[in-house]
Amino acid sequence: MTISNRKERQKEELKAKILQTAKALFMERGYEETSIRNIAERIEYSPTTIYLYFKDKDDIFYALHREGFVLLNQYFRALGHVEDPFERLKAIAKAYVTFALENGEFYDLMFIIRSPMNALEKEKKEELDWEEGDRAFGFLVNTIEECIAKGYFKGMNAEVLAFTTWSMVHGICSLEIRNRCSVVSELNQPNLAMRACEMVNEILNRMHTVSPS
Amino acid sequence: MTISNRKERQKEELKAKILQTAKALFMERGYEETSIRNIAERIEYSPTTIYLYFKDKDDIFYALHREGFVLLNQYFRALGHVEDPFERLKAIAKAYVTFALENGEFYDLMFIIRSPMNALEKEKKEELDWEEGDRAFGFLVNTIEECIAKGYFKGMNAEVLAFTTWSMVHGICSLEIRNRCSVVSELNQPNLAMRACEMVNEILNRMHTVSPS
DNA sequence: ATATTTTACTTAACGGTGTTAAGTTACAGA
DNA sequence: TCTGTAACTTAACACCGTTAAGTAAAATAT
Repeated sequence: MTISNRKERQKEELKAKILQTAKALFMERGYEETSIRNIAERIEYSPTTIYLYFKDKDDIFYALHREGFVLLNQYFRALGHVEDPFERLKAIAKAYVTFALENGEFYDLMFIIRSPMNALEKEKKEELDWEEGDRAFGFLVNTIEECIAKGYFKGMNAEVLAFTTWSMVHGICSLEIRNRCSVVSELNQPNLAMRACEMVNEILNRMHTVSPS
Repeated sequence: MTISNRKERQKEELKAKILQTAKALFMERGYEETSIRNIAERIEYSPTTIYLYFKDKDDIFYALHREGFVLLNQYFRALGHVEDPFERLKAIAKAYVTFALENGEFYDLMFIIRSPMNALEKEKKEELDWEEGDRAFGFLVNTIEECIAKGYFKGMNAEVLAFTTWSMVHGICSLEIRNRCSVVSELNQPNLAMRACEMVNEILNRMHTVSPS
C-alpha cells in the first residue's frame, strides 16, 4: 500500500516537475525556443522520459495553456464584486488587457499559438476539462446578459456581443504581442495598447444608449 | 551588354521563381510546413542556392508578406469610390474580414506570424518599402479623419480610433484563423466571424451620435 | 529463495529543420 | 590561353520531435 502510494506520488511529482520546468523555459524564451530536449536537460532526464508522462509536445503546452486560464480567472475573480454589470464589463476589458501585457508568453499560448488547440482536437472525445476556459468566457457572457437585462445593448445577442467584445481586446493584445504596433504608429508602445483599451471603454460608453439603426 | 543583361534578367527570374514557389507551398500547407528544402526540391535546385537570392527564411516570408499587403490593398481600392466616409469605414471593416477569410494563410503571415517582423527588424535602417502596409493603414486613418471632419466620433483621436477599429476586426479574424472560435460557441464557424463583423457595423452605427461621457 | 514479470528509464536512431563553409564547374574578360 | 568570378552543389553543423529497442532494478509469483 504505502509503497505503491509513494511510487504513484513520485510519478506525479516528476510529471509536475516536467510541467514546471516547461513553464519556466517557456516564460524565459517562449514557445519556439522551448524544446523537449531542453526540458529534459534541465531536469536531468533523457528526452524520451518525457514521453512517458506526456503524449507529445502539444500535450505539454495544452497543460500550460490550462494554467494560463487559471491565472486569467484570478484576474477576473477580483471583479466579481463589481455590482453594476456595465461597470464590471468595462473592468473585464481592462483586466484582460492588463493580463495580456503582464503575461505575454502565456497570452500567446492561450490565444495565438496553435499547439494547445492541436492537443484539444486530438482528445476530442471528452474534452470536459476545458472548464477554466469556459469559466472565463462565461463570466463575460453573463455580465453582458446582465447588462442587457438592465436595458443596455438593446436588441443585441449576448453571445455574439461577448465574442465581439472579446475580439476587440484580443485584437489589441495580439497586435501588441506579435509586434504589429510599432510598425503603424510613433506612439511608444505599451501606450498604444493602453490608449486603445481606454477607447474600448469609450466605445462601450457610447454604445448602450442609442437604439439599433 | 546584352549578354550581361540576360544574366541579370535570369537572376531576377530565378528569384521570382523561388518566391512564386514559396508562395504556392505556403498557400497549400502554411508557414510551418514550408521549408527551404521543400522549395528547393520543387524548383530543382539545391537548398543552398536559395541563400544566394534571399538572406534567410524570414527574408522570403517578408517578401510574401509584402505581396499580401498588395492583395489587401486591392480589396480596399474598390472602396475608394464610396463617397460617404462613414459608409466607407464600415465597408473597410467588412472588406478586411472578407480578405482574411478568403486568404487565411496570407492573413496569418501578415498579422500573426512573427517571421516577417524579424526580417523587418534586421533591415531596420531603410525600411522605406513598407509602403503597401502604410497605404492600407493610411486608408483607414484618412477615412476616420474624414468622418471626424464630418462630425462623427467627436472628441476622439483619429489614429487611436483607427488602431482600435483595426483591433476589432483583427480580433475577429485572428481568433477565427487560430481556431479559438469553435471552442467558445456552438454557432457554426464562419458564421460567428460574420456575425461579429455585422456587430462591428452596429457598434460603429451606435457610436457616432453620442457625445463623450 | 529463485524465477518471472513489470516499471522506469536510457541509448540509438529516423527523418526532418535552418544555415554555413568549402568545393566545383563553366563562362566572361584580359 | 589564362585567370578570376559568378552560379551552383556537396557536405556538414547543430538543432528539432518522436519512436523502437534495450537495460537494470524492483515487485510479484512460484
